[in-house]
Amino acid sequence: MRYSNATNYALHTMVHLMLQPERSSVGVQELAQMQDLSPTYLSKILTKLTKAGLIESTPGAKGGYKISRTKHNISFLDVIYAVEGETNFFECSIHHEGCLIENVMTQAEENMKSELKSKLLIDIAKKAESK
Amino acid sequence: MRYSNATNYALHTMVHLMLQPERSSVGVQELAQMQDLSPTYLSKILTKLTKAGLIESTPGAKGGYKISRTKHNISFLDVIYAVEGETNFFECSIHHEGCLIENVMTQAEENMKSELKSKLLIDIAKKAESK
DNA sequence: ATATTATAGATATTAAGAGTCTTTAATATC
DNA sequence: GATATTAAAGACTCTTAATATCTATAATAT
Ligand code: SF4
Ligand code: SF4
Repeated sequence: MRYSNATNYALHTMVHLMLQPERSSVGVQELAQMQDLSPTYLSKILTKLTKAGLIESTPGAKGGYKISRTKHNISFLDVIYAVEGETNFFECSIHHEGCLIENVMTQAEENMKSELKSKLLIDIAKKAESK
Repeated sequence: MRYSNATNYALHTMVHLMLQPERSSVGVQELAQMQDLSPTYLSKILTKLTKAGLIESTPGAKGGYKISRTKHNISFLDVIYAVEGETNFFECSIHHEGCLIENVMTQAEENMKSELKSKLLIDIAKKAESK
């Protein structure tokens, strides 16, 4: 079980956007070059982030992407959910009432996700900047 | 990101084997039928569990599988590792020194895995039995 | 009007998971 | 020893999801 590369790209992009001066947009060209990616592929990922309301996009000349003005305190989990969807790690098609196996798996997953929810991009970005 | 079906099958099989009387083997035929699976496919999963030392197999008539006599206190994590390998959820090919993104992802993963390590099959099996 | 940039859709490629079939080796029973 | 039973291993197919590219369209600044 592995997170997709798309999640990796999304996290890097978000941290980078966090470090931009207020109100300035960055184009997909630059974001892709930074990570050695094809712009069209990264574009698909950025569209997901946009639809999730984590970033804003402006088309046209001098356009690009910037962190959403309305959505503050973006967590790692927000980014992952935007890219991968909110599916559970463990899913059983049967769902017996009070299933003990599911209970364990779900609890473990919660432990992971609560950690990812508590970590904010802005904190990571600031730490990275101060290095 | 989802755990494979194989992990699901393995967990069910292990719980079932936990509930068998001491020293009695169960054949793949029965284990597969129980879960509505093809025996040959389940067989591949069981071989992984055997190689990981979680169960023991005996070929031939009256053979089959039983919980390992040497490996006690088998955890959920043991089963998952046996089936899926011990790969990390998040892997970056670059590995910058002291990477902050990796730090967060790894910590979250640890939180999940420590939970899975603390949950033992025997406890789940006994609870399920007493229902 | 023109250049720039995001969005969307179609399509191709790759990798992994899921599953089957067949052969071989080991064991118990008679 | 012969036969039936069962696990292990290898080759193979099928399906799905991730990865990626290409093209056309829509929106925006200059
Ligand atoms: S016991 Fe739980 S995991 Fe297993 S089939 Fe029932 S609901 Fe699904
Ligand atoms: S910052 Fe971390 S995750 Fe990103 S490329 Fe460097 S090591 Fe990899």
